[in-house]
Amino acid sequence: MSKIHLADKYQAQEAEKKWYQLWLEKGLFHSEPDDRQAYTIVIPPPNVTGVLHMGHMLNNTLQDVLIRRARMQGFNALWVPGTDHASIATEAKVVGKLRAEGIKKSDLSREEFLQHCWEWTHKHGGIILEQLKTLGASCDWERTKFTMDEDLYESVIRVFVDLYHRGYIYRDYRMVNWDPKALTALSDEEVIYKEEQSKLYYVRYAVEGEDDTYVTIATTRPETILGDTAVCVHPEDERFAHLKGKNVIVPLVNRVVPIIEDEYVDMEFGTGCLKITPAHDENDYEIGKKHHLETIDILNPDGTMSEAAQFYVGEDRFEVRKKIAGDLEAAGNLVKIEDYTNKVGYSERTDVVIEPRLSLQWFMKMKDISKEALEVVENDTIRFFPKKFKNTYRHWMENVRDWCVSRQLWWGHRIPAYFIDEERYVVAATPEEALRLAREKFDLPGLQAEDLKQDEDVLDTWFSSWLWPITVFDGIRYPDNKDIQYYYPTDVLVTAPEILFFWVARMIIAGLEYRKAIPFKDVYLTGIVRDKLGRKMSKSLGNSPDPIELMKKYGADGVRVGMLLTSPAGNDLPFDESLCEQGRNFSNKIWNALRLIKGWEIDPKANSPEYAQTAMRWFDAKLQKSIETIEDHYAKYRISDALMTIYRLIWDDFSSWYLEMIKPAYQTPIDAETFEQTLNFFEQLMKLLHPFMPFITEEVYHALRPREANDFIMTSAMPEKKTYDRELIDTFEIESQVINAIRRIRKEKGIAFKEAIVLKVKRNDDGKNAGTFDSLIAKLGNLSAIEYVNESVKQAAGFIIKSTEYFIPLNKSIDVEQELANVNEELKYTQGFLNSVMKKLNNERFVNNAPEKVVAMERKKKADAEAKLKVLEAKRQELEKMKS
RNA sequence: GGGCGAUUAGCUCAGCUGGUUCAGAGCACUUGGUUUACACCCAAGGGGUCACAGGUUCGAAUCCUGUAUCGCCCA
Repeated sequence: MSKIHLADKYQAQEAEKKWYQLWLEKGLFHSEPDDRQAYTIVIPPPNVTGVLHMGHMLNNTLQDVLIRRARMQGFNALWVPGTDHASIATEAKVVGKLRAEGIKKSDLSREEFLQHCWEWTHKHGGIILEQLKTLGASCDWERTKFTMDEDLYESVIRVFVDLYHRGYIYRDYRMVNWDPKALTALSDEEVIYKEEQSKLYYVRYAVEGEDDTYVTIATTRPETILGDTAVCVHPEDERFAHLKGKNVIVPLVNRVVPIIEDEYVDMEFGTGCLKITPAHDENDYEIGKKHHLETIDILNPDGTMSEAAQFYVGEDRFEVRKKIAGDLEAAGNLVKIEDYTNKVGYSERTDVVIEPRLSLQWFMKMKDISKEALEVVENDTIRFFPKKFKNTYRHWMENVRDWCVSRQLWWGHRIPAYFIDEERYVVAATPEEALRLAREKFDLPGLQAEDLKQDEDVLDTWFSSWLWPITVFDGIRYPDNKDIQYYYPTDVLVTAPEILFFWVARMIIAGLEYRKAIPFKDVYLTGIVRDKLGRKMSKSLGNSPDPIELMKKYGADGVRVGMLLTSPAGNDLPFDESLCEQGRNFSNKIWNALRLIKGWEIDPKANSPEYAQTAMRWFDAKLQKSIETIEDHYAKYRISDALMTIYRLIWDDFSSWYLEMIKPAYQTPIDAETFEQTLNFFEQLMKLLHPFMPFITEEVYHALRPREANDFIMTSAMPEKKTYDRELIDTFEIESQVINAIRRIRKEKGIAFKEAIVLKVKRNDDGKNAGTFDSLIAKLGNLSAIEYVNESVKQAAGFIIKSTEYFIPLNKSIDVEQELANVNEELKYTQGFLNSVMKKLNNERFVNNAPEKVVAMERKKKADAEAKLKVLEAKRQELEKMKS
């Protein structure tokens, strides 16, 4: 084999570009149904508005690791990529962009506006997916989907229509979180509560028909006084007993409203007297319903005061808050103002204060339909990693609330409800069908298409993503098609715990409802990527490194390793660039192992020396044991641990131990047998590592041997575990201590490695594998000889391992005092150890109750310690003699 | 206020069904190093009362109770 030139540092950039291109060209990411078993992952579709951030990096690296491993294990592996149309976020972006161009959304028709949205999507929608290619993501790009693709769109509409006709969808007034800027309702999850310094206004209301009698209420939102329809006290509150059944007069508007009683009131808070504004507070709305109060909506959708408020009409709610305090004071009704800290809800998208608002929305009944979705998680049909999220899931599913599925937006799946007027409407997949239905339902045979007006609103984005694992395979429209039959259920979903409810749970519900089968078997929940200060990485904080820059600096492989080194499932990942640096250094370590091996001359005729044979036997055992460990880690989704196992196997066992063991002397060739086996080992290591570091492993795979045109590591077979010699590993654990001790003594006594030394061994027992590693000890310790002796060696530095004594003869005299001190310390430690063992063995209850295995172990510890004590004691006496 | 979870080395975290070298890993740290693969490296080393207090057990980092601190979710 001809030697190839290898740069002395690994050049990640070039290799990564080259291999990704080749993989693509060869179609290695593509999957079609065949006889093999499928292994499927669908990507959590990133927003079309977004750019790649560290959260995507973590999430997608994990998916790539899992899919690459499955592929190498012989599964027909498919990773479906795609993007999400993200109604609110995208519409906000497009509106912002248009505004910058001087165009108002309200000046455009729906069609014109959607045209702009599509343009935006075509321009930005693919950015993240393109960036994922840099990371090495092995997605089947031929299957890329978008939640607004025609087939997915149609599926979403069909599901809505179906659910409606089965009675799951209804319209109702509901207090929603209203975003007055985006002019849309938000889900609770899209509201961010921030702690704020605000004010508590104490306002007095005159009691009707009595002079100088007032009740005082406390409120943070005095402008809502204009919508008050009652004042409420606790039924057991003595302070207000005399007011029962009376009315009060709301200031400014002079509305007469009743004093009602309800246990909801907290007697301790404020004045113990609560104003009730059913139109503008969730709890007040509930109380209002209970006590049949009038509901007066004093706000317009954009947050200005409505006609119903009578005062300040058309002015902004925050302006009014300032003004009304003054006006109340002028009227003599403002008692005092206190500083107060409370939590205020903000829109996640537009960052304006949320307004609780009554509005007519579409809802989906969740209670019945979610029962089975809870069961499949409870009985581990679907497994969560880590398990603790089962509790969170249960808590939510047991208290599930109806899902508000409508959004006052244009960009999205338009609600397929067709109205004749406010009251009369039909729900149908197409206008034609709607017309047919409407004629029938309302007995209007003359009804024309233009008499029907489709609902202006679109569906919540999650109402399309909850079908994602089905719609990417077109399983709603064609439930029996080959793809859905083959790839569904998918194997694992990798996502963030934050969306456990509004995405994961709903996908489970949809899967059970529309496929009669779970959408995925396992759910791996990642943590949040945080910076060193523990803050969530975000664009607004500017604390997130640019992933593309990171990959330039450390290589995609390096960054992948960096992401995974400290990211156990479900725990936050405190990100630090030094982790990527560690990843890059690891690449270089591998590269240099390759350079070493490729630098050797090969002697085809030579036989492998004894030390090399031992080394090969040992490393093979070590490799098999690691494979076993790695498989166990994968089975439990301990991805970091699997990586760390390979990392240490390559760095410590292969590079630091094995290669040093077999390394031929300077300028001498290596025998072909050892060389071949070493290539073998290296190749297997690369395969095990491939899911984590796809690029360098492919590069090394091709540098190791000449390959056929279609031979790639990414589609090669993952090594499977074989039986191995456990005892050999254990023996080396002990024998390697001898090498460590020799190195330590060299350092202590200032003996350079170049200087060969003699090791004398006084064996005090017959170890089973005694001597197996002698040739290796000699090589790695640079020993000119290992001699077995029966007597202690004078004038030598010594150490004891188990109960065997080792001596390194020195030409100068040894420090007897120092040696004695060392021996005494070891004696003390061993004696203490023996005592603790004896304490157990002398305890009858231990001997009787503990399992036989445990007791036997203690007996062995006892025997070992006693043997060692004997040796130490003899040595001590010897040293004592030398002293005198 | 309710729920969930965490607290182990300077940092980030493993530690599974209580029992081997159960107190571990990586990084960081200290000391030494031109042994021609690698200083993006090699070798050797130091470092923890497992948050605290009780309890169960022959035996507790591990199970139970309480306390403290922190985080997340919900109201």
